[in-house]
Amino acid sequence: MMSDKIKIALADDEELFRKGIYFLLQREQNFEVIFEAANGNQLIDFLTTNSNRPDIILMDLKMPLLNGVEATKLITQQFPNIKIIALTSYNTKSFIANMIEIGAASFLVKNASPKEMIFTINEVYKKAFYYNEQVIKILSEFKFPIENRSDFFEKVELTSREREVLELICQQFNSTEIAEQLFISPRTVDTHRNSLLFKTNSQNIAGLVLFAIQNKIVIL
Amino acid sequence: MMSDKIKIALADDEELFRKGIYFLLQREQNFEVIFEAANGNQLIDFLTTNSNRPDIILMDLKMPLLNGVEATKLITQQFPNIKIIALTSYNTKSFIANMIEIGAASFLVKNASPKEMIFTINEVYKKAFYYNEQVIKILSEFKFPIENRSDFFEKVELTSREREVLELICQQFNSTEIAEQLFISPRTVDTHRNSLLFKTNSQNIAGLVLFAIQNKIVIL
DNA sequence: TTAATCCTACGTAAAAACACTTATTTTTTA
DNA sequence: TAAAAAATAAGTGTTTTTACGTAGGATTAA
Repeated sequence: MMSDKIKIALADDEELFRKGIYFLLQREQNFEVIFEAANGNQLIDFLTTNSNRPDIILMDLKMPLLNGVEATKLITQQFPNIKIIALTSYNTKSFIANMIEIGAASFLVKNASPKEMIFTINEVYKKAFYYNEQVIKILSEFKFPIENRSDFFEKVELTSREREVLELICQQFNSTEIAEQLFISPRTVDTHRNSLLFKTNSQNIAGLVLFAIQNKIVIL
Repeated sequence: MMSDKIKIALADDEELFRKGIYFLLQREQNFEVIFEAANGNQLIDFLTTNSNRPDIILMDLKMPLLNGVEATKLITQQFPNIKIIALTSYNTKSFIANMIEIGAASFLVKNASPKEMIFTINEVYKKAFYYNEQVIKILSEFKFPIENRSDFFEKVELTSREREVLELICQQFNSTEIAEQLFISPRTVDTHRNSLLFKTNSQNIAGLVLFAIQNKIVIL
């Protein structure tokens, strides 16, 4: 006879965090942690080579080699029965949009309480998914709940003009100054900036600068 | 008769992480966790109002309100007997230089093993400090261990409030959102942002983001 | 040729950023 | 302990950004 415990896998690159969660989960009678992974690759390897599969995966989004977003995409496709709860430090709109799109069953910020984590796991096991109030609130703020996301991690293709404008934005020029340098109208610069905001899923120029640095469009 | 256990305080804003560490430490016979703080202020409050003081503090560097660096500065001045072990996600040179300069007794990356954590705590309790091989290796790479930091960037002293605002700006929050999180008026947030612009010699928030990244106030 | 993409540009309105000033509280220091 | 300095907080006014829509011309590919 098989165990009727909820089988859980953990994926997080921080061993201290992982072990900590492990002991928190271990205290619950109906939970059984069957695997720990330090990155997405380890997790995928386990799932493909092992017949004892988890019901639920607690997945950190930031991991080396294969991050949580990519791993979630793969797993939801190949193992649709496994439910994934995403773990992040920050509850940003773009993250949430992303994770829901690629099929995460729920969402936990790392400063959630252990009680909340355990509740979420039980809810996700019982139902198809569980979103807490905070997430629902953020979701309700979307104008276009599904369409309005472009992946934070996914490659974003910029046109050459957009790239030029982005570089100048990172040099702290405003629209008028950029327009002078590129010999175009400030309105056109605005248009390009707006495209950049949309494409990179940024809220403002702070987001554009971060994107530019992360994508090595500007080098520090 | 007093306990001869090692008294430990935890400071980390992520409750899940904190609780996890708590259970890891609790399994050790000679450890006793006497306090948990979600930010530096809570920790300082505890130390100043309570006579039962920890021997060792496990301190996350990234915390809201009062971060680990600032808290460490205060505590090493006011309570020189308390030894601080800094926790970070990344082992960068400037962090290590910083933490040693302000008096951290040791250093743990969050993907250390529980075994390593426990070993470090015991070492720090027995001796004045403990630096693992990784940290020593990084230290040995300094040409001028103390002086060689931040020669390129002029030293800009930010207040803790300014630092908080800057961190939130880098997370793409606007003044209203930042105000809500810090429980102050949006106008006050504007004031802090203006101080930041002046102090960092920036033209706009693009410049602030660049400054924050270059000075490791935010980490990519 | 039609479709698609890109660059260009404008209008309106709202939101946010930014500049400047003032006031209160806290900390330093003389 | 009083004065000075620094930090924090907040109001007023101007400029810039941002949202959203529209649209013509150039280039390229199906």
